[in-house]
Amino acid sequence: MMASPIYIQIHNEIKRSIESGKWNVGDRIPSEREMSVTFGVSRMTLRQAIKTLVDEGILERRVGSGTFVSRQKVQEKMSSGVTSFSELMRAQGKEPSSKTISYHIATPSLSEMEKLSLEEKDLVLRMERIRYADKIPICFEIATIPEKLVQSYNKEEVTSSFYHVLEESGHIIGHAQQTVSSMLASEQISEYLGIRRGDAILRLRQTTYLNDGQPFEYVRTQYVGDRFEFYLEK
Amino acid sequence: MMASPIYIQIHNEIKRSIESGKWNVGDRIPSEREMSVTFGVSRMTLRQAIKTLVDEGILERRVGSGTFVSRQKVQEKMSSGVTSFSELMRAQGKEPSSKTISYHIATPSLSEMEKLSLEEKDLVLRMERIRYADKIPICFEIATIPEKLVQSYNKEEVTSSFYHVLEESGHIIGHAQQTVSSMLASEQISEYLGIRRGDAILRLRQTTYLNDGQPFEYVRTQYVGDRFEFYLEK
DNA sequence: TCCAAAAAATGATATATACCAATATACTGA
DNA sequence: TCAGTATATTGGTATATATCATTTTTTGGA
Repeated sequence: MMASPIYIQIHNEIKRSIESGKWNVGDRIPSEREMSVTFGVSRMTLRQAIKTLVDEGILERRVGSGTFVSRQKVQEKMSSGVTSFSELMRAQGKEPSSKTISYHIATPSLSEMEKLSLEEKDLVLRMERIRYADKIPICFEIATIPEKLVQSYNKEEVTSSFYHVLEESGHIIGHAQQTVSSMLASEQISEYLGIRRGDAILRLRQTTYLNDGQPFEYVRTQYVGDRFEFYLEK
Repeated sequence: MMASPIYIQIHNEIKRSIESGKWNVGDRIPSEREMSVTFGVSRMTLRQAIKTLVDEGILERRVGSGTFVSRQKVQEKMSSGVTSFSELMRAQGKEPSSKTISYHIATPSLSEMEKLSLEEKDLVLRMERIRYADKIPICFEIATIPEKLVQSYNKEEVTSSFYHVLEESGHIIGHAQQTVSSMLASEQISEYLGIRRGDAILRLRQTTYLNDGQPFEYVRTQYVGDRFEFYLEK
């Protein structure tokens, strides 16, 4: 049987290493120079093999840093109804978790007043959270809720299953409005999400309403561009 | 202004030769060895330039024979047609326009085969366009359609009201699947859209199906992050 | 201990050369 | 004139080396 070109053999070898778990998602693989020695080929031949893996989306290269095993993006189905982050992650076989950065009562900003139909004298609960899938940071979220809606609940109830407790107390969750846009990661966001300043961010702003038309939550979320995408069926 | 890599400059030069009519569809272009002398570069550098043109579907290589201009000439400006993008812009009081970068028949890429349920031997029509609102570039779009679906129509019909002519010939347009993600602008995209390399891009990929479940269009669009957002109601 | 600069490591670009496999062309003899 | 063979041309694969740009790590001084 005729041998494949060396660069294709190396392509397959690297792929097997990834599939077998020798390298995992996010891992940096050995440098081109190292691997060319390991495989006993020229660096150009090794580069050609890696390029085909990059073209397939299996690897990604970062100038000056190295070559990494690509992550498969977390996906949110946008055509489904209002879904919590936790449900979304579990539906994709990932373990959701979150870390609360801040949780406090405050006066609403202009945009919060606008989105939640509030006045200056009203108070809001503002929660800042980092959300993870399988311990990898996926997004940073600021959720704002009119304070009067959370008065009857403690922090634990609000942070873990607020929609649920709302429904249990007789409220009916209605529709939501969203905008999706892109931006670059700020210094602060990059620290929270374990990325670099200037990386691509997918930003979601959503206002959710009760069935009676009253807005009850305004959420601003920044997703890591490399790790997240929205999926929509029309 | 910083010079591009030599292989990209040569890429552009060869593209201009084709667009200007120096070489036409089906013509064999000078050999790699000849062109490396002409451009005064190494054959490997010349090969890299040609590879990017092959990847774009503009050239095709045949071992032992040469490198040929792919079917159907890259063409120039077209007047904009009525599209959903146009309706969207007008609804917001903006003047829509577009510029066709390329329009040609090619063999499908792996992702195009996957999305459109095609085989290697099938052909596709691939259109690249920049779209503007009030003369400001908003997005760069690549639409791919199975060639057999456009055989009966001319370029004007396809670019201006393809959905309409499809419907008039008895097809029923069904559903669509979209993914929305974010990324950073590449060198090429930043030139097209008048932004800087590394700026935030909102990327949309959509596969549209006929009512019988057959995919008939696969579109990839990159929107300038600063100038575009999606709005959805759930 | 911290910060800035230097050094090292990384992928990217480029050159030069050689050989291989497929195809096209030229040449020679019947 | 045609068929077979030899030669030339073509793209493909591969090696070796150098330099550049970007990022990370190390080092040394404050």
